[in-house]
Amino acid sequence: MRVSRIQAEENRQTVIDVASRLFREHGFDGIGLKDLMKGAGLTQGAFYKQFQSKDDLAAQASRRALESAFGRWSAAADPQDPLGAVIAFYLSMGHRQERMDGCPVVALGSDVARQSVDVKASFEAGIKNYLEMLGRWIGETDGEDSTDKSMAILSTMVGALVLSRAVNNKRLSKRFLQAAAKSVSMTSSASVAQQGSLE
Amino acid sequence: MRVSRIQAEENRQTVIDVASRLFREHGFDGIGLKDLMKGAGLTQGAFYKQFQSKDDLAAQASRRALESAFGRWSAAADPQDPLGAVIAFYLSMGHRQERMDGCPVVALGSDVARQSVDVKASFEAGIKNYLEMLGRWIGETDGEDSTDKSMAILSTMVGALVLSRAVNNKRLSKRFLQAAAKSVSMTSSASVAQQGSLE
DNA sequence: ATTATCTATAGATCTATAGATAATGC
DNA sequence: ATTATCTATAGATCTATAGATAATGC
Repeated sequence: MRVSRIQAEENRQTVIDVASRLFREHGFDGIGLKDLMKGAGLTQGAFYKQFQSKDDLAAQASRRALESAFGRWSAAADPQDPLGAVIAFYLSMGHRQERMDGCPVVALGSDVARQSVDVKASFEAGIKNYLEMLGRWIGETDGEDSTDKSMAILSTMVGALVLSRAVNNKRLSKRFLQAAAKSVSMTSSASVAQQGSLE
Repeated sequence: MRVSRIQAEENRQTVIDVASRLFREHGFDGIGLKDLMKGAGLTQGAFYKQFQSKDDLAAQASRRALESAFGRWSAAADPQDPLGAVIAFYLSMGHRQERMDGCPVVALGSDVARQSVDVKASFEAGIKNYLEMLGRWIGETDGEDSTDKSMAILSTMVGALVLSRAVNNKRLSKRFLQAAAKSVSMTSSASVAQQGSLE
């Protein structure tokens, strides 16, 4: 029944991967250790040789989820119009539907407020990465308050998706995403728009 | 042990009130019927004469929470500058800290995606009220896309608070709220600002 | 007679631990 | 000899139900 160290480490990583998806799907309180381990092809008994507690896994799975989300942003970012490309997939009905692989801030944001310092630290690190990336895409025009803009844009994107998932009406869901896309485009090019209106 | 119909109805309302606050504090899955009923001064056994299921209570408590939040918006809205007044209390560190009495979309938004149609219906109705109110405050200038603006503003406000609660760093929390306030002000007066830049 | 609430309990599930097992690593 | 995983279990908690109780409402 024992397994090599390498295999054991691989199992650990699998558990974290699986948890990062299942927590997003069911919430931190919505799934138990038994099902988390089963998702990785293991039994519950193996859990505490790999993790200190459920909260410990929550913190590591959160970190993994945010890293994965960051990777998707990087992959989607078209060099020509990176922000536009990210908006196109983030503020889409497809993203609204795929909770398990979608943005962890949307899927777990409300819950994180109730979680441990460690879980919040995972989210904080991931959120800072989002902001840095956004800042690189929009910041070059005016410099000074590009962080403020990045924060506002991220807020709008996260909020729109949360709201979009909180209502039954699909049309309303879609409108939230479209309205946010429009607003984010305007915010990101605010100084350009003002220059434009001076012509 | 029996109680008059009037008292029973009063108890029912108390349970809904208490649940609307305790769900916001602990999440739908984070608190059990025993503690919810204890909060209303009753025992668990009385629950199923008043509600069909925990989900039934969740839907009613959600409705109540959103009504209460709407009331706070109305109360805060200064006739001179209603949006400014609401922004001032909504995007504040005070609101960030008071999960139990704060906006239910922020406190439960991520969880709602996983809840029943009934819970979502409660949220949808409340969200529509928010939008209507915002539309009245900002819509008169350009009319046409005032709903889009309201949606973008609500998204930014909700997202900023979710993000603000998801990080440990208080300074970062505050910056999210401030950046959102700035952005919302600009969005709400977008046409005015463009006119201004033409002078 | 009806019924709102109580105590008690069923049956499931939760986190965490204990001890057995069988393969690894020295 | 060590240890990663397994089965089994402790003890708590969860939702929901059953039956008793005592006051209301007719």
